[in-house]
Amino acid sequence: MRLRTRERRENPPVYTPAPMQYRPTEIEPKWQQRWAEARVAEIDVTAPGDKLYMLNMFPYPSGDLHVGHGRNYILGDAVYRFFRMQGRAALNPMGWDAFGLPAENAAIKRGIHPRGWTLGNIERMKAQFARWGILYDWSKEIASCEPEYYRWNQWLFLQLYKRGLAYRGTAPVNWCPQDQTVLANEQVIDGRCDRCGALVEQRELSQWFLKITEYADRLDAGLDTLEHWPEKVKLMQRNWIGRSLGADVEFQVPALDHPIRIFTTRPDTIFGATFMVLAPEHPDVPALIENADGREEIEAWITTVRNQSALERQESGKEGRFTGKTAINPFTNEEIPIWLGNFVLPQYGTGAIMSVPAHDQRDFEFARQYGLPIRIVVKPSGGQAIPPVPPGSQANEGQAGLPDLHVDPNDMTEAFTFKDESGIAVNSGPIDGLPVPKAIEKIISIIEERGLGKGTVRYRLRDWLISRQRYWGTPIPMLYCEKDGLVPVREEDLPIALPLDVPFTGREGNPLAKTPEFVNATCHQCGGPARRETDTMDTFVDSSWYFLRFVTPRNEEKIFDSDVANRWLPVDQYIGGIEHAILHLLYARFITRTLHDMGLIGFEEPFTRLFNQGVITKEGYKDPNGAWVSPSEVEWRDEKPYRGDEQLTAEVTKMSKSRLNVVPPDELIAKFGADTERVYTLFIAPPEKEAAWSDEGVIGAYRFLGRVWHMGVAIKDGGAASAENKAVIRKMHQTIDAVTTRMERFEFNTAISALMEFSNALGEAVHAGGGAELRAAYETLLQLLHPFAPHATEELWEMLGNVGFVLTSKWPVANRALMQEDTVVIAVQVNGKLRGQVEVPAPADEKTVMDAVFANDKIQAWVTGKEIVKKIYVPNKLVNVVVK
RNA sequence: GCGAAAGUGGCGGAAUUGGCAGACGCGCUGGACUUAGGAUCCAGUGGCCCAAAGCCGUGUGGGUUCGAGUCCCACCUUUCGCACCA
Repeated sequence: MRLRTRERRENPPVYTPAPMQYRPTEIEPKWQQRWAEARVAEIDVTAPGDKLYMLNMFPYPSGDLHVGHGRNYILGDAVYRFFRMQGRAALNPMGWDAFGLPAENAAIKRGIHPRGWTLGNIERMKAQFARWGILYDWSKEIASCEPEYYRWNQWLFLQLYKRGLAYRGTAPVNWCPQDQTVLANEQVIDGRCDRCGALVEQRELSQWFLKITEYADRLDAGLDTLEHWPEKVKLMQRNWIGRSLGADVEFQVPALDHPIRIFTTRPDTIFGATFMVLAPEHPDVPALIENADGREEIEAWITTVRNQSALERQESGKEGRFTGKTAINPFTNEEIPIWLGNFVLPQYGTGAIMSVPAHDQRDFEFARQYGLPIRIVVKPSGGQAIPPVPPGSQANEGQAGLPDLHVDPNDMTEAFTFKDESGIAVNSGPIDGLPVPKAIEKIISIIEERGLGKGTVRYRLRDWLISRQRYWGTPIPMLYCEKDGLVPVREEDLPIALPLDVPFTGREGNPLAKTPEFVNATCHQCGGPARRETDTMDTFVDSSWYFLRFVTPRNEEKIFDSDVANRWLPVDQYIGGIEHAILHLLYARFITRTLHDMGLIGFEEPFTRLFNQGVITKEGYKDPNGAWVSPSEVEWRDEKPYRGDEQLTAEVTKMSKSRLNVVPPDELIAKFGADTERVYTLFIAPPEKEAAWSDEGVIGAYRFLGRVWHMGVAIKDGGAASAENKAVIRKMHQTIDAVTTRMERFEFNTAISALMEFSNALGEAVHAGGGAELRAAYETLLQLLHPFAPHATEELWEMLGNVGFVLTSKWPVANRALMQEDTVVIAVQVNGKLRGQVEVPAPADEKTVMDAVFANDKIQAWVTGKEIVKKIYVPNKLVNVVVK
């Protein structure tokens, strides 16, 4: 901390420019080459050591990387280098999530084979990683599009099929008309395809699913064990799984020979259930409307609703039709009408609900719209007015503010949805007077006693649809035999190779289906003709277990070696974008559990620590038509962007090619070097936060490295040793401590600022004539700086005559005793206002401090003649005197 | 609508448990070195004030406390996630 009153320097030291200039572009390639030749990041997974598995989410090889992508990898590399210097046996592999739609689209558009396109991109990205100075263990590289990898995808599928966890089912699925494929629920955002943005249609199709719902409870419960995951991600997963406690209850239906089962989370309100609503898709609907009035109109309406996309269905508001039939409320024994409603979802619960309009907003709206009865069965416990009753109505004029429950429910403007102790059951027979949670408990036990149903847990999560009608993916290893039906491929027949010679004609379906050599097969059971499954797997299958493959990437016998996997996994530190909070991370947790249940691994959670870096944003420019404009065309007039006479709008958004706001790293590296980009990227903002790229801000990082460089030259040529500079040594230990803690906490921005402070202090000492005695402090600075600026620190390290890489040296350890200041500055307040400071020798006990405070003239002046009420002492910080 | 996070100089952002607000950097201002320029060096930089002293300052309004950016209540704003899940 710094004193408010700054010391004025009589003669500010004049900085003599160093004779050597900092030229990063001349040294960086040299070091990159040396690291590659020495294979510094290659690790023997069988060698003993304090293991640490670091992993950046493997990227889709889309081609060129910009500085926004760089943040993710630079961050990981800094952490990796830090852990290595601390002596950890750190594994830091990299691979490619190489299957996927863009490759296929490139093939259709530009006539390049997806494989060639993909491999070319991989080469470009690898070269970019090298130019950033990033160290990966390339001996463990994997690409999911290679048969050596995807055969294990197929093997995994067969194991899941064997266990009933992979199945073919017909269900209403999300169909993207643009990409001509089905999508998982997780890939539909606001009713649109998350890849191309086209409106998703509902289609009834036969598809392959993985039974993730069977693991819903374990995936939910497991979140509690993930102490080192961001709360936000855990919450998103929890909401996605959507665990709800409630009850299934059967309502007798006189018109049918069986009851209808509903699911409710509020069984306590069953006395207020005045009607029932079924999804139009409910299986009992045809029987119920068979002889209903206006049956044809109802059927036409059902057809309309079923053909609507989820979005259209919601936007059309609440609509329903009366079936003409009734059900019996098992508690009131009343006959209640059975309606069909577009707001009831067929996929959730039983596709049927009991409607309690007084206590559920959706039911309330529906009841209002169709004039259905509303009955209040919950009242507020505290006697407070019920907000939904309009002011001035009789309900608000009850005694002591207690609502009059006999008021006409038609006065209500919305439902009362009290869910906790603030709600009390009324008009509800055996549960009258109980607060809601107790009422739920009791009514469930009554429901179970009377055989009406049972308490149940329901999940929002639905099975994972993995088949895709696209070419560039893992073929699903199944056969359709004319005689034996669905036959799984034998394990010894794997891999089912993706044929490379297929027609890419455009949008007319999957090229695989048009490749007879692939489709036509022989059934290994009967020897007869069979047709091969032409659907390929969702690429999220590839990425749901790749982290296990990295430890034994060339194993040809097994998906991975269990012993090695059990030693290295779970991944200690996983790094990637928040966009995978649900999809990838949920699937990986699911597949890890299935592998655990197969006895292949001894853990259930794949990633111990998770870190989500924020995106990099930059200003982009839009013309009046909303098209993005290249920054090179933008002219500024009156601080407003123009292109010619057209005024443009500036918008700060995520860096992306389509928005024309990317900063290519190569230009930046050519000008300032990779170390500057690395330092700036990590200094710009806390790494989990969104950060705005500033071309001007980069200079600060460059100047900092330049100063460190020049200081190194000065120290190398420095004079004879003089007395130790105690202040510098103290600052050094404080910096070691600060940087170490901040690295562990991923607070890179403040770690770098601590290094800048140290460098500034060291710089002053050097220019004040210090020399050799500052060398130790300077070398420590190089070590601490190494994770951020590896090239410059290596060069300087060598320039000072040190042997070996900085990387092979040990991370410094702070000497706490030397961190202490000689004197402690105590702030003195009178009545909470700062009135001065006193300096006392460290360590300062209370008496010494108090004596010094009251010996101080200035403080005396504030206190004299006043009655001292209280003296507050905060060790090593301040004294506050309270006077009257 | 429900859920979560966050509001600090011109800007990005600092500030263990409440204890000297604005570290570090950008920008800006002045100076140095330069034929010149700067992505070089030095100094200054929250506001009011010529300056000092002093006063005011962490979205708004209250509260707790000797003391609040930090804790409590209400409100406003922004961002993100979910979105008829019964």
